[in-house]
Amino acid sequence: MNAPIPAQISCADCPIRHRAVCARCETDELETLETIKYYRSYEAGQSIIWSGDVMNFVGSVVSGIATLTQTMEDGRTQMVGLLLPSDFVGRPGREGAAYNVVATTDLVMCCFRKKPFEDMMVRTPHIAHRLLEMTLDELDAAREWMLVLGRKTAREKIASLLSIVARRDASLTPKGVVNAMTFDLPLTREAMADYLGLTLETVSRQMSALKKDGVITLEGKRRVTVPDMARLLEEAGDDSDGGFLG
Amino acid sequence: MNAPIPAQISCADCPIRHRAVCARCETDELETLETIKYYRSYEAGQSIIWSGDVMNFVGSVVSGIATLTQTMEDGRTQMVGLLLPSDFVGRPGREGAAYNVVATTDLVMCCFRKKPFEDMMVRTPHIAHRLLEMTLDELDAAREWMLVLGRKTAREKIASLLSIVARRDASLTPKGVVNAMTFDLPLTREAMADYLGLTLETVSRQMSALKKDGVITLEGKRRVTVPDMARLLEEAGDDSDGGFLG
DNA sequence: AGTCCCGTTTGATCTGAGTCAAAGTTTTGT
DNA sequence: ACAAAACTTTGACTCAGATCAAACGGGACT
Repeated sequence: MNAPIPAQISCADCPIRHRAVCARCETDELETLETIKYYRSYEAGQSIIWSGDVMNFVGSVVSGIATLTQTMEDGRTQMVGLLLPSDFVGRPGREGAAYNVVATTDLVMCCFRKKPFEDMMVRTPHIAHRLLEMTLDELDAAREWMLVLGRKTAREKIASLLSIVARRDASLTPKGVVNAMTFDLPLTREAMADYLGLTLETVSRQMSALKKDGVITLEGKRRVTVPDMARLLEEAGDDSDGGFLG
Repeated sequence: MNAPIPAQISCADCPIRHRAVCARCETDELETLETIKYYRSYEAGQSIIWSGDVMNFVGSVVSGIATLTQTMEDGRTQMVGLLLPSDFVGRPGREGAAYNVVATTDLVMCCFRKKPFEDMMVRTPHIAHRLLEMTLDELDAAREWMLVLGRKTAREKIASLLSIVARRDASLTPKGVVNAMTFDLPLTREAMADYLGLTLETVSRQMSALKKDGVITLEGKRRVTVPDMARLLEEAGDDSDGGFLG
């Protein structure tokens, strides 16, 4: 039921320690964190948390990809977040989960039992502070996505999603300013549709259109090459540089 | 240029003190807050902050209503937040503003110069903790709104907006569980459209349809009566009670 | 009282994305 | 290697909401 945990995981891989919560702290609280942390792995497609469940841990993604979704009774679903390595999961101070969390690829999470983590938050302001910063980032991302969902055309939505995945991918393997890049789309057409508020048919059509127009090229269904990032950002209706430049 | 500040404002009215940040603290830091706080008022239609501006204050709404919006170069705009009395504005630890903030009615804000506020945050964990809680609430609200924007029909969107305004209104003047209620819509049809990712014509048509079907009644254009709140929530496609019950 | 302005309503038509359906492609399992 | 399952593409048609356009109402100011 629980997928095997890769042997090569070590403390150095733990994004909680190195990126998410403790980016700036050096000492004691890290030792405490080590004592309450554990790893957990999931297989592609496996549900991690159901909306409304009591959540007894917080944590962050070590490897793989998970999605946050909300669902209506009649089955309409909207993805409200995409969790990539180093992203944080959990709501310190909250009882239940507000969304479904599903692993879309094989996934390893670094978890902390919630109560001890909250206790530590109270004692170590750095962690609370860092968590606030991360939550503000998520809020910005959610609000940026509201513009995408409310006002962009299907083609602009696809371009926006591609540029976000590209940005995240670039930041994980930094190599300076880039014009062209290749990455793997970690989502099925259906998951893309759920993220963008479209149907999977429309996603497929727009992907084909972007390919025909030379904005992207595809190897197989998932591997995407963007020959000209500025062009993609323009297609996304986004005049900002999307974090690629400056 | 700056609208006059109502004479009756007093510390007791300050939502920062009483609701937003210090709901649970009783002593010293309140005194400190008093020394760095000031009031500022705006007229209906006045812009409070432009996206990208350097923001040198944080604060919260005392009275009136403001909106957070994002705009594309071609003028398409999406409202990403509605600020009602007691809501917090600002991004501790961030330089610039990410959105436009506009007063849609005459408005009074309780402000704190940003640097001293941040210094105090470092010293008083209560405030950082409370701010994290508030930010998590905003994140939940933003993500709930993503479902509205991405997956709901025009009629469901209108019903969702009405139920949110009704809920907020009810929580400001608490009187227990209610089935029927009347409130003022603080938004023009255009602002509603910007919130919902619709055009103002569609908003108007759906308001008329909801009226014809007896879901709401209108006095003038703005005063709305909901005879049966459960019916409205059902129209919103929301099986949760929206905070009205339980 | 009149008229100007702003927000709103209503009507007619158009269109982008949804729906329904079928065929093609990749992955998985035996 | 083959068959089954899962995912993707493409086509034909439909429809919810956008667009374009005109008229309506109510307050503010002569």
